[in-house]
Amino acid sequence: MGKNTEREFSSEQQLPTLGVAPYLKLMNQTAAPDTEHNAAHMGLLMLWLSDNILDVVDGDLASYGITESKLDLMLLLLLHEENEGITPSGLASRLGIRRASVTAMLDWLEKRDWIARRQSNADRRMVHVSITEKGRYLVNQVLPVFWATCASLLDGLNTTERDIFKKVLLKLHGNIEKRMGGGR
Amino acid sequence: MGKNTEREFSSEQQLPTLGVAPYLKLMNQTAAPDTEHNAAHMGLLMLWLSDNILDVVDGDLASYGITESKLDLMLLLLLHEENEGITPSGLASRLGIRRASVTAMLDWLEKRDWIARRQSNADRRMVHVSITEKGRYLVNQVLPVFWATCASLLDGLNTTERDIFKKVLLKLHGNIEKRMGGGR
DNA sequence: CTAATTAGTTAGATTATCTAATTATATGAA
DNA sequence: TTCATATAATTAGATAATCTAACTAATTAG
Repeated sequence: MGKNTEREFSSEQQLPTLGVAPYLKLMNQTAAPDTEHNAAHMGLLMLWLSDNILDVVDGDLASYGITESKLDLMLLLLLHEENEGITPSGLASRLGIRRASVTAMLDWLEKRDWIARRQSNADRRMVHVSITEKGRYLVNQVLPVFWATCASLLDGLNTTERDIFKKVLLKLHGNIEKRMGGGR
Repeated sequence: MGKNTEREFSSEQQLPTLGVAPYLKLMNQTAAPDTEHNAAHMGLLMLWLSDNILDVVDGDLASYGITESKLDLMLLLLLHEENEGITPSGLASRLGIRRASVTAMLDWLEKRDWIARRQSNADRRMVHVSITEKGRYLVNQVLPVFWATCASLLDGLNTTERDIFKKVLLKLHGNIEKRMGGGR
């Protein structure tokens, strides 16, 4: 599943760590003339940071045998519980993936008895999906860890930094959701 | 590979967009008492933003038939070119993945004639990996787009916001690299 | 000189995605 | 009313990115 944690290696010929500098040099040689280098530099760091954030979160969830995308789906079920009519189609369009992909995720989650399907009476082509007691139990185990992991991403920032960062973060998040035509 | 772009859907029963509010409510019910809610809120946004950033970047690279991880590997080859001795092991430990996974990536890249392997003379167990002319050409096509995409992640932030964000970003990036025991 | 170690690959698995085809049901138009 | 079309879900089959374990070949160390 996730990336490796252990060291399989020992004495090997490591590639030296270069840091960001050679990437910036390369950028000078290869960026289009109208690309703002400072922004591209920051964007590169954001991309690297994003990779690392997903690794950290998936690493922390791994011990519960669940991934971010599956937890995502379960949270959707939980948060829309009053809404009786959650269907694979609805989940697919919300998660931005195909119905066939949702079928696969639901198979996996159903096998573990974390979600349940039942056929709709109103329209017998449709399936209603819900979280089970066992699924709810799992989510309650996972969430405290999940929130702690989220909070830990900010470790090392002081209060002032957090305050100014929050404004920027809200803006960035809003912008990119607009760009992706999404939103949770 | 990537997520879908197209709409397979039409009239369906959409799940309404709830925004972050119900997640925060859930956090209030499920976070450990020592978890800082403001930090967890920001961390959640960072996680969502990270997902979106990777989607945007992979989307922009997709038209060149390459993914972020493969481009990463090619850039490593390019930046360490003077270093004659780049091996699959070295790449694996640098990329934080297993040697077997690197073998698979190299097979894929070699099939397209973007990288080349040759056996080491000094130690005939070892293989030296290099980028080919064709690979270099591809990278030169891709990079201007890549930098533009990176820069575009900052769209909508004004100069002041960029300046303050840069400080925080450098710190966050440094912290998480320390945490993952990595560094490029 | 043999045993252990190392580098790389192969074989086989899982997860997450996709597209295309299939099945069952529902709807709309002649 | 029936038949063509549309929709929901699943199935079948593919690709990508990862993993572990086993294997082969080469090197090194006791």
